[in-house]
Amino acid sequence: MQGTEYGDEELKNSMTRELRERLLLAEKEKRPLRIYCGYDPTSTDLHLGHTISMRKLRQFQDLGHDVTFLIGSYTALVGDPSDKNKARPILTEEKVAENALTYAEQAFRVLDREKTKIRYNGEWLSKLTLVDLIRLGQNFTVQQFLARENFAKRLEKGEPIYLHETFYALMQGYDAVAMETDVQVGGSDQLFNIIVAGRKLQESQGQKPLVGIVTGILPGTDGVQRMSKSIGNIVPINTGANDMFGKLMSVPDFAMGTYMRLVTRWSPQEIDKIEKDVASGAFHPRDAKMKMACEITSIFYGDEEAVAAQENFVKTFQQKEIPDEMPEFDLQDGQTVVDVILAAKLAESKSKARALIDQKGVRLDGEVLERGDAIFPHRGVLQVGKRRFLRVK
RNA sequence: GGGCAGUUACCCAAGUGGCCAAAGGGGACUGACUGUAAAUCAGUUGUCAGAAGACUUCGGAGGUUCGAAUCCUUCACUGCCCA
Repeated sequence: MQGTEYGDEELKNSMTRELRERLLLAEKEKRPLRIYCGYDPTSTDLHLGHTISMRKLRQFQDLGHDVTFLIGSYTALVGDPSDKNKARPILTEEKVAENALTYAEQAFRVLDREKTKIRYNGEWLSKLTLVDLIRLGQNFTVQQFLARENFAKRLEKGEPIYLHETFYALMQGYDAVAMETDVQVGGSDQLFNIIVAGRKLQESQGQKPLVGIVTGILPGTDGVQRMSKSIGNIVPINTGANDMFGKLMSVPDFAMGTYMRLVTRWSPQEIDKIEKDVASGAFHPRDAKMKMACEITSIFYGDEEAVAAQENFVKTFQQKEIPDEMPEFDLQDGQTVVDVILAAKLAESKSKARALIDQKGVRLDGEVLERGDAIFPHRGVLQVGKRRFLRVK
């Protein structure tokens, strides 16, 4: 139950109790618990936020339970309205299938490849008939949906709430039924889908209602809003150790506690100690954040790469040296500074590239370049802004 | 199905015939400061052009006008009220 976030003590207590009972029951029946968490393939990148529930799954897995990584191939067609003030754009089936492929592969950075079942909820959702859907719908009232904060807000603001969005909870609930789930893991934004929809539908089908493990929500690199691709504040898993380390360092100090609790392997005691030392001034917050960034990076890339990433970071940003690794670019004859910036995708238009130059944001081997229309002076390391480097050859 | 209101740049939002590439806020980006940050301060934020300037943009299409984000017609979408 560590790192969970029910927002309600009673719910947490009852879930803790039910989990205990369920474990005993499984032991008596000599079977592992069936655990799952669903992930909608809405983009190609899994990010740190996804890994919280994945690591919970991993814990169960290591204890010998039966873990399913469920890819929401069908639910993604609807789009989860949870914690959204707008309806999601509907993805095409092709796009969903494409994203689903990359998901599974990335998931194994956390999950045990040998012990994980990968399933797609299209497997059963595609077979439901209209009558089936009607029967599922009979378990819920419109009021239950309207009571949800995100729908209530939209209603109040006069924004559309589409009927199909209400299907999402039914579909996810039916996943639990189809897999005869014992335990479902998900973020606290999934509370309704898990605790209300899943349990209720299971009961209506004569199954024992699942135990929900509800985890906290990780804020993105801005430290405030939930990590989400559409907000653009994600730390992707498949990003490389250096980039992951750098992105983690850009997380504001006030979010460190949440990050440490949700994504490091540290115990609550260790985390408390770090926080106490930082508060008392014994531990520099920058160094605490580096330690955190190193820890998280090593979860995905191993200690060696994480340490290298840290060294690289210190060199680049603390000592303002040039990083060892950077993209390369072959200089063509006659290219101007603006041409190079544009061709290397360091700016999206010539106007933007010029603005960067005007703002003294472009350097070549440490020298500020003043003229964007001039022929690129010579080979060297081009720096755009603080973070972006390009080796021009 | 009927009535009313609305659709403006990444988002929110002002603008209701020329002074509009379009106020303000948020976000993003750059610089200074720093701990890499955050906060703060300054700047940039349609495209092209060195610049003067030119071009494209205000849901879509068409029209009126010397001139339209602004007026008219029509289509699409959204909300509210009524059925």
